Amino acid sequence: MPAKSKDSRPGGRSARVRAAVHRAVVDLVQEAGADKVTIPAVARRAGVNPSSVYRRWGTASALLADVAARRQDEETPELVGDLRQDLERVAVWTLTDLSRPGGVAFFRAEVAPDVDDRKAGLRACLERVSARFRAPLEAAARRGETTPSLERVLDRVVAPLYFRVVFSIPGTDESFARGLVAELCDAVDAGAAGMARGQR
Amino acid sequence: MPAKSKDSRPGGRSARVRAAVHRAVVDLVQEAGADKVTIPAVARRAGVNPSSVYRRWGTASALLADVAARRQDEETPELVGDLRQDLERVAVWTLTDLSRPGGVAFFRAEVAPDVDDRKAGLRACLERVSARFRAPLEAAARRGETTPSLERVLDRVVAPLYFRVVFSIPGTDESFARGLVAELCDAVDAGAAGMARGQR
DNA sequence: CAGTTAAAGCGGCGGTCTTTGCTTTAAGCA
DNA sequence: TGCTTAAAGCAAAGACCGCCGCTTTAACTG
Repeated sequence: MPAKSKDSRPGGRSARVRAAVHRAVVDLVQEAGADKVTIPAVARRAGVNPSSVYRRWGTASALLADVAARRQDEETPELVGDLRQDLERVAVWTLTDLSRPGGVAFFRAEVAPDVDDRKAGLRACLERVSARFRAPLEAAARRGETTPSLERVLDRVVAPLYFRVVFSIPGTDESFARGLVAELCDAVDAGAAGMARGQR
Repeated sequence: MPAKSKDSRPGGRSARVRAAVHRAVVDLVQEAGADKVTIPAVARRAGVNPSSVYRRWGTASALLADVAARRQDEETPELVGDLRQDLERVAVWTLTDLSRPGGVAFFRAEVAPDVDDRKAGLRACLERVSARFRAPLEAAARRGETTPSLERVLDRVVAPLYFRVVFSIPGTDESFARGLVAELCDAVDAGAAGMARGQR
């Protein structure tokens, strides 16, 4: 008896179909935009029968969300051990991921309000972004450093990045992302220094 | 001959139909979400023939955009003459507008990438938001005060508000909006004071 | 008040998406 | 190597959307 309890038959054909469909989705998104990603179109492109896609994913939004989820779990920048550097890396990585063709489309697809609970996609998307930033923050906290809260990072770094990419505001590049992190860290350092002076 | 050159017959029935359609769109958006706003659905709800809506607006996106545009032009907070207070008012107003049922849906609809130029909706949406904040900034600049740039306001105030509302992060209320403005203004004041000290 | 004519209403056509029951294929396992 | 069965393929039926030609209504004008 196999150890796996679910995904009872993931090997061979199923895996092949899943891969083909995922590749087709990525291609279609960055060729025609997320709103053109319809199940028949994906199926045609993947050389797969539409009903197979319907049975497995149900809706186009769910499919997009699935692809987006796998996409972000693939590569992650490793941490150096310096809070500012690590935050910069994650910020730049976030921006890069968001900027590549179709990146915003995936974001929008996950945010689309027709999946299940109408909040599940949002939660998942936010959680994935948060996790990236939580790692360096917690590492620094374990080292005893003063760190900004996660919410603060979201407000000061992530939100501006997303906002600017969505509205395609010019000048939103890596150095800008690093600047956001630097500003935040400087504010924290100044605050910590002020506290230290005040308590002395 | 009437003075109006276009909108050659806006009175009576046309106006009535337009009002009914707009109301139906608002209702549908906050009941079923923007993706359920289809022209037949709107027409049914408004008690209007679908072809009338097709002829007038063409696509569901255009209709959404039209409604969103009118919606924001209705009421605007008047300015007091104090930069911080004015920014706070606009920020709170922005948050309120975004938070009411369907507010985010309209945002998402305008951002959707299937209208015309694929950027027109974005431009319009950003421009409307920017205009709100530009007014108090320019007024303050005319008074000779030191003001943050519009981009800075977008990064530090607008982006967090949108981000938090989209992801429905708890604790995003009026006092939070005011706090964002206060932080930004404090930073500007501190910077100005520092400059003044440094140049003395 | 009567004529003009935008604009709304109506019916139907074509196309795409979605669903569903049934058949076929090929992993996983003894 | 065969058996079992999950999953893919297939095809037909249904639903809905978007569009278009024609008819009807009712604002504007003189």
